[in-house]
Amino acid sequence: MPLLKKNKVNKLDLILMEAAKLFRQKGFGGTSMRDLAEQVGMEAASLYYHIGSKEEILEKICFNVARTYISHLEEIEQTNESNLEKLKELIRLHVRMMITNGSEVSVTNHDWKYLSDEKLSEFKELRSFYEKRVQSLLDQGVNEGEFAKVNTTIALYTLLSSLRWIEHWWKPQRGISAKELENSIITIILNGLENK
Amino acid sequence: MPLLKKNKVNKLDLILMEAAKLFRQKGFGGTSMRDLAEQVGMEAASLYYHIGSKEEILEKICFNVARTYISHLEEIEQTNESNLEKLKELIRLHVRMMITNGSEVSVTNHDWKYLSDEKLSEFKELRSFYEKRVQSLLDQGVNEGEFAKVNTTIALYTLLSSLRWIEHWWKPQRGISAKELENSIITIILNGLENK
DNA sequence: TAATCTACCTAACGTTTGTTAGAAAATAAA
DNA sequence: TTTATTTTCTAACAAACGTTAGGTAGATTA
Repeated sequence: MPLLKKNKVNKLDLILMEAAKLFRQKGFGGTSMRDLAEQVGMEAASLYYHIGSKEEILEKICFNVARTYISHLEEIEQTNESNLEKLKELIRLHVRMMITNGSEVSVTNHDWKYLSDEKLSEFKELRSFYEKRVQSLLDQGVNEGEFAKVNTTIALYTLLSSLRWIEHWWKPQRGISAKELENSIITIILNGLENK
Repeated sequence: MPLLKKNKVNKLDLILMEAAKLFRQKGFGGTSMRDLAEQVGMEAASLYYHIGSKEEILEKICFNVARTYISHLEEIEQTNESNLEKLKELIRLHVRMMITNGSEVSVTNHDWKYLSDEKLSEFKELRSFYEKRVQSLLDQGVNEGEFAKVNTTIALYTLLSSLRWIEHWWKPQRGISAKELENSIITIILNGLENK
């Protein structure tokens, strides 16, 4: 009985994984259920034994990613570190998410707009919740003199956006480790590009 | 005779403009030719008097944007300014492009993957050409001591990516001018977030 | 062994898709 | 006003789409 359930979950996970890879490559609109079925190794109709609809796949991917980011952010918030240290940890979180769940994160970043109206607004709420929390981290840091006096809205988006490119570029083969990458990015974001 | 040609060009431009808006909102795959036709004010079939295919629309948008970026980059390269000043000008270019051609830039950033194989590799070449030039600007700046000693590949993508969020956020109503935005971003990227 | 359940299959459905053919309307040229 | 040209229309195409219905092989349970 428990084994069966596990089997079922595994197939579903496989479908979600392959879907994320395909959506990333060809986009949600550019990927058909028949494409996905071929990748998973079954017929398109058989997918519907595991999932309810194509959009449900996108939903699961996007909300999984969103929830993961939020729960990790909350962990960071609850430590007793300085705001500077919290920011560094946040950057590490984003780098690691990109490296370990690149496809899912990429799909979430690009294809969330294909969610149905209801799920779309729910997703936007989650994202805006996350952004507000990060911004208040920046606000606190500025108020306590740890961060430079910048417009924290602009800083927020510059920060979050600067962490997105990794998916387009990072490959395990490039000889640069996750640690190296994290540290380089932290240095660039905290110290800036100018030499002084 | 010249008036006719102008009329034709204008309709085509209108189609490209409305297409960019729709693709940005709903994605290339999520926008049908009938959607576009409605927005332009004609029947779907009538679009084909002006354009050859749906993909040709995407093509025109993406390559227009790519060419514009490249030609402006070349202008910047040919000035006698310092590397630091060139970098600032590049940031201003990106901010302005986002503000004045937000839809087109957004579509180019997100939907280039829907280009046909042939055009896709052509587009990737243009993009990689652009990136190489920007990286060599960073390399020169590092070598001449203007920029901090950073990994210029990482810096390149962090930079370019940090300039992308504007499309998601900036609206003329927000009370923040393009100039203000440019200056804030320049400060953040050059000086970093940390206070020292 | 018989009954049940799981995980897939084939076949097909109604839509929507991008696109074409050819006629009709609007505009410009003679 | 007639003729030619430009632009848009209606109607329809084949293909691809997401999805459903119903059947079947194999494993599990009774």
